[in-house]
Amino acid sequence: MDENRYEVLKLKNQLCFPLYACSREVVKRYKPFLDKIDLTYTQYIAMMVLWEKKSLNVKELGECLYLDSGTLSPLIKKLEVKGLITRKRSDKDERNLIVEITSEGEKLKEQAVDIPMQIAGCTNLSEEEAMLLYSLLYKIIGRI
Amino acid sequence: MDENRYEVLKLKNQLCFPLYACSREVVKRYKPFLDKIDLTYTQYIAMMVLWEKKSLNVKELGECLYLDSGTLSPLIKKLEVKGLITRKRSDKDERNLIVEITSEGEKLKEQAVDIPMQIAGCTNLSEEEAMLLYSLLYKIIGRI
DNA sequence: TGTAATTAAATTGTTCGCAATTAAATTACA
DNA sequence: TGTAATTTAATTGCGAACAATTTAATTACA
Repeated sequence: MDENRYEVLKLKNQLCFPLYACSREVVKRYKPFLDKIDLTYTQYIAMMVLWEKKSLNVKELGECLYLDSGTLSPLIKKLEVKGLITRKRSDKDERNLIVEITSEGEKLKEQAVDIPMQIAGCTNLSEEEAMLLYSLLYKIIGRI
Repeated sequence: MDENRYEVLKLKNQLCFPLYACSREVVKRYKPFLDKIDLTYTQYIAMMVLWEKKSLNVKELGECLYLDSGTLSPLIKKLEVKGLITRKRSDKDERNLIVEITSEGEKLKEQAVDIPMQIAGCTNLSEEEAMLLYSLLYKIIGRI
């Protein structure tokens, strides 16, 4: 009677699964708001970094977002096509591609500023629970 | 001086971002283990449901995983090619595709049973913290 | 100095993830 | 009963994610 061996393989006993499911569900919640400013979620978080930092290279952006050039290279090109950023090689080290926000990109910030508040109601967590969740997530990320 | 308006747009003030980043990082942790049994993470959680339920249709599988047929249809075909499941239309209602585990699929369970324990050390959370995280995540998922 | 090692970004190829549409089967109900 | 509405999967198209490889530039160091 050691069928209990398999209990660990049940979805309900997994921690990773709700993490994966929850992440996708919350990102989906952003969609109607992001559609209005013609950004995907990944483009949005990339713009968040650029709204704050104005200019950085692909590697630095990747460190902020935990994404590599395989994901970022095509994404950055799409942001350039939209006119939100510029791409140019560094003079000091031509291996580096400098991504810089444009005035058009800066303007988008104004349209995006209300999104966090509109999204806030999407979770039914209290302020304390949200802060707790935040710190637990960063505790895991920090170790990885 | 209301530059504080933009504080909400900083990555560090987002709850969704660490959720998104953490999910991807943890899934990445599964990769070396899942490579050994030739499954992707999504295929793995689909197999988890099948190890438990033996047989269900696409809709039911989708409800378990919060995924739709757009994601599942091609994934199920790949599992069939691997010989882990069979696909057949229901006699009662031909709209339903019944996905059923094969003996080959059952055998894989034996190889997978150690993965959860091997992964367990991937987070540096205590048992209490893990349970807390689990319940916070399901609280969000439940509402959505 | 010249070659080897390293670094940064881009590219390639595969698998999601999902919105929107399509096709086929079933159900509702006028 | 016959048509409309609904339901279920599959398909289409696009944008991530990511491993692995490639290309080009820079750095290390023999």
